[in-house]
Amino acid sequence: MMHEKVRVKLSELIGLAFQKMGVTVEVQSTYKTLVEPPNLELAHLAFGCFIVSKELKKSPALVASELYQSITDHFDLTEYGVQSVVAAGPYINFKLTPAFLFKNVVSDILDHSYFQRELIGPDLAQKTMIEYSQPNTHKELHVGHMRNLCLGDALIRLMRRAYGQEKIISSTFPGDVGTHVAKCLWYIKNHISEFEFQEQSGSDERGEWLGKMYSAGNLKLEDEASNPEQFERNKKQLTDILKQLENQSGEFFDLWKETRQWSIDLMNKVYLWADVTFDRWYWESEVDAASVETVKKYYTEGKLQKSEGAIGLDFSESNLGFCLLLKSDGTGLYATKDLELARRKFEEFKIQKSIYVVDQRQALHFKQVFKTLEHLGFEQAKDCFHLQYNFVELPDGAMSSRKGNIVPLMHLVSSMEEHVQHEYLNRYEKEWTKTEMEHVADAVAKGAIKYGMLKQDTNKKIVFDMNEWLKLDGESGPFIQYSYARINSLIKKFSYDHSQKINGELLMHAAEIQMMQHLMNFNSQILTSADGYKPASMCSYLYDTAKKFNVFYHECSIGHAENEDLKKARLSLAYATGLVLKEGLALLGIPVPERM
RNA sequence: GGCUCCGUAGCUCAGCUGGAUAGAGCAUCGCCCUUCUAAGGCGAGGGUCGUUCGUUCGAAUCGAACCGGAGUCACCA
Repeated sequence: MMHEKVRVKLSELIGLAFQKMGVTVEVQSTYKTLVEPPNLELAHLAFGCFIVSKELKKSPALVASELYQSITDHFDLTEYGVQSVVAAGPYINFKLTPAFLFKNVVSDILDHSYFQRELIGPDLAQKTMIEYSQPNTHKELHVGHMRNLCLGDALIRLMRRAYGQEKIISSTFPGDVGTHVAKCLWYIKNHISEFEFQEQSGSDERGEWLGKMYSAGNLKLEDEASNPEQFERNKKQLTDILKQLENQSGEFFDLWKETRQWSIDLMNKVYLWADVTFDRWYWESEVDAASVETVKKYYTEGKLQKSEGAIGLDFSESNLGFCLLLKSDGTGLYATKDLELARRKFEEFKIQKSIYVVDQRQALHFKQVFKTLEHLGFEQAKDCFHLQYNFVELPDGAMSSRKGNIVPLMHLVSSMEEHVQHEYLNRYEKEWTKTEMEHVADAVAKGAIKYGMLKQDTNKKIVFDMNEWLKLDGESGPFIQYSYARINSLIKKFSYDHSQKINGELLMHAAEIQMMQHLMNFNSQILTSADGYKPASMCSYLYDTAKKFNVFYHECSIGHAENEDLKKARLSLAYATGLVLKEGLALLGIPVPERM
């Protein structure tokens, strides 16, 4: 959809100019072909004549020069906001008047109408569910989980803005059953005293403690596995625990209920911190039993195959191997649950599209599940998409219980906040209240973590190096937040007046033009990021915005502007930039501090 | 071996629905705080875009093959 006024106006001009030449060109294709030149000395927007040249069977440069003639012969350029037009090889280079840019970009940002423009027609937007954050209860919650959380949340926000609030549904699928739970409970029962357990149950760190118990259990079981006698005994105990959980009775079921809640409390703490909410929580325990029944039903209907005593589907012809849905002992697997879950999502929410934000190791799993859905006749299968991302590693390699290098997430957050307070905010110690210090430290830590998790493309590894991330310079969330805070203090210092009339044509400095031209692209950027599932590209855009603002800030003094009108105009441009930064960061789930 | 992802500056990465001289950050070196917050700005050095072939008027971008790295390949999640 064509939402950018400047491009629409130029597209009209080009379309009419072609018409004078006896050539019909769709406005939409012109709109899409209007590109930004390598530098603003050349043009503000350029039209490349490649596509038309193909149709006309003329060289692009010839088409360009003819189009140039048509434009200059027949049209009053000022009516289209064009300051100058030049034919440069295959390109038509347009420079726009500052007044035109100001009116169609900055003014609309200032009155917020820019942020409300419809980007995609509601008829074109599909009802979509995005599932993200699948943490396990009874396990550690660490930085690794942040990548998924930040990615999913940013995607939700971007897509809601792009396609409409009501079209996008968020869901989560925590794993509250399975062997990891059994291992944790096993360890508590065998190696933790009743006294210590009671003590922990009153602690606000009990969620984290549970994670430690899982790790300890895992290590203990690994160690004891070398002894056949112990191995058999442990295996039997674990089976007993799982049986109790399945039958929903017994001491382990009671222990599970109690400790499960501890983990959920921790998840909620993290989600509250991250400002993440889910429309629907799907529990693994909720679909577990039902998924087995569903698969059995499909099997009796003859839709599934039996192989080596197990039930599933053979996709080896499409190089996807065998999708196992029922083990030979009659129990289900991960794919079994995901199949049932997908079915429920389709029915419960009537979604047309289903996105799974899950780590890239599950690529084959999801291909199999989607293929199975297709095989079972679910139309939505073709619009199921696995958004895969690469791991988060630490400088010394992967996170592991054995290495003991797992830092609980909320501990990490606290130490980042502390660092921000002591290293950066200490200069305001006398000026600010304690509450404001904490509030800003909270925002900056969020900016550092979330931006850091999002700025890199999903299929690249992220190395989380605490010391590097704390530097907060260069391309970082805090850099952008800092730019915002400076804008905000300019606004206060020079008492920006919302109702004043601005003379946009005064903004003719290269840095000012560049700023306006860049702000123009914000909405297009939202669409690009949402369509491509790429919060990272929004990150670069905002970083670019902040950098361009810094150039403007250094080159075009507001306080020392030559006259009052110019000062007002510059101030309004700064204000508009601040609004875009704030709005853009919000789409990534990152808050802005009013000062820092 | 099959499949998936990655390979761009010393390091970490943008750019990839083909188009104007390949861009950032970090690191290194040089300038700019009596001037709107130096968490900043300006400048310098640094690249056979893994290799080869192909498609095209035009390839970092598309296709094929190969090389190098990571992940994954039925009773774990």
